[in-house]
Amino acid sequence: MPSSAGSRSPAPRVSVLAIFGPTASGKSAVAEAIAERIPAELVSADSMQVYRGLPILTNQDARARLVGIWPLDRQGTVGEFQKLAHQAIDEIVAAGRTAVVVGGSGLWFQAALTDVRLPPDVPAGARAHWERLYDRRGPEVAHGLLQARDPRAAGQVHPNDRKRVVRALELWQAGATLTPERPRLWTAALRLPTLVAGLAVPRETLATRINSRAAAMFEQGVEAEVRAAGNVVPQVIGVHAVRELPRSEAIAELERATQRFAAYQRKWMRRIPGIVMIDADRPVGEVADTILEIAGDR
RNA sequence: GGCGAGGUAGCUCAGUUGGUAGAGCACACGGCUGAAAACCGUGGUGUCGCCGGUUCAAGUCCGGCCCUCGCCA
Repeated sequence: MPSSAGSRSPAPRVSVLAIFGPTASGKSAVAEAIAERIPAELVSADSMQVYRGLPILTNQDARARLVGIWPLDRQGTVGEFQKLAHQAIDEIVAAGRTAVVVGGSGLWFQAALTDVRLPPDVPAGARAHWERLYDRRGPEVAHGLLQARDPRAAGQVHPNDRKRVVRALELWQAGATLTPERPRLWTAALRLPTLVAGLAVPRETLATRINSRAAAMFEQGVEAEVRAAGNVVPQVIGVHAVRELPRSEAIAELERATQRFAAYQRKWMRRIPGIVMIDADRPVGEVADTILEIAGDR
């Protein structure tokens, strides 16, 4: 999309432009358009694009930082990512440019923008120990144990939520807690002057785009990509479908799963504090201009 | 046209000796501070193909019709 000839792009007063939106809302394109207008660099806040090896399936934007930095057979964490994201953002800002953070994954997006303090490391093997306990003695016993150790955490985690019961127990053992009194995920202060923009696209438009994107992935060769990926550790949407199902069924499944994910992202988007919703159902250049206008006023 | 199988939730199907319909997935809403495209909780959304019969009571039994699939003509 060509930018309108006379569009002014006032220098944003904020250091960070953060853009959140569901899959196929045009996040990357808008971010690129912003980078064409002002001195800026892109930082991805996406829990799947960090991995190398599935660029088509995860829709990677190779021009953003923190994309494709980890091998697929490694299990990365938000904590690791948070450090890298803060580093990247600080570097960009120190160089006099605007950091454009693009997400993605709600938790990762928040981690990149705020100082929400993620819990400390836990000893190796702790998780396996508590998982064994959970599996052998059952959810009620494990949760009861947590109730005795860390009642506040127990009060917020359902016994059936194996991941969180185990997580809470391993954190208790490490002298920490799953549920600190503050700062909370949704109230943690932003690290830097930031404009958080949410891209709003009508449901139907999004659905249409997602479906055509799914079909396009096959033309671009997702099947070969997934085959070459081997045993994938992160649970990327569509890996199973592409690998196991005949093409037409795989496309249908991929569409369904991506629609579901987009709804999930939309839910996250609504709860991000201070987010400014932008109508993104128009040419990317205009969307970029709008975001810059608002940023210039801050 | 004949024979066989089948028509129950958006989809795939379960439904005992007749007792007012249920499971997975999907969907909706919600939770979630180091797996987050993950994980967890709550919710059944229905002319049981149609019409009639038997019965206190029919998704279930009987008759007719319609539709789908397969085999044979």
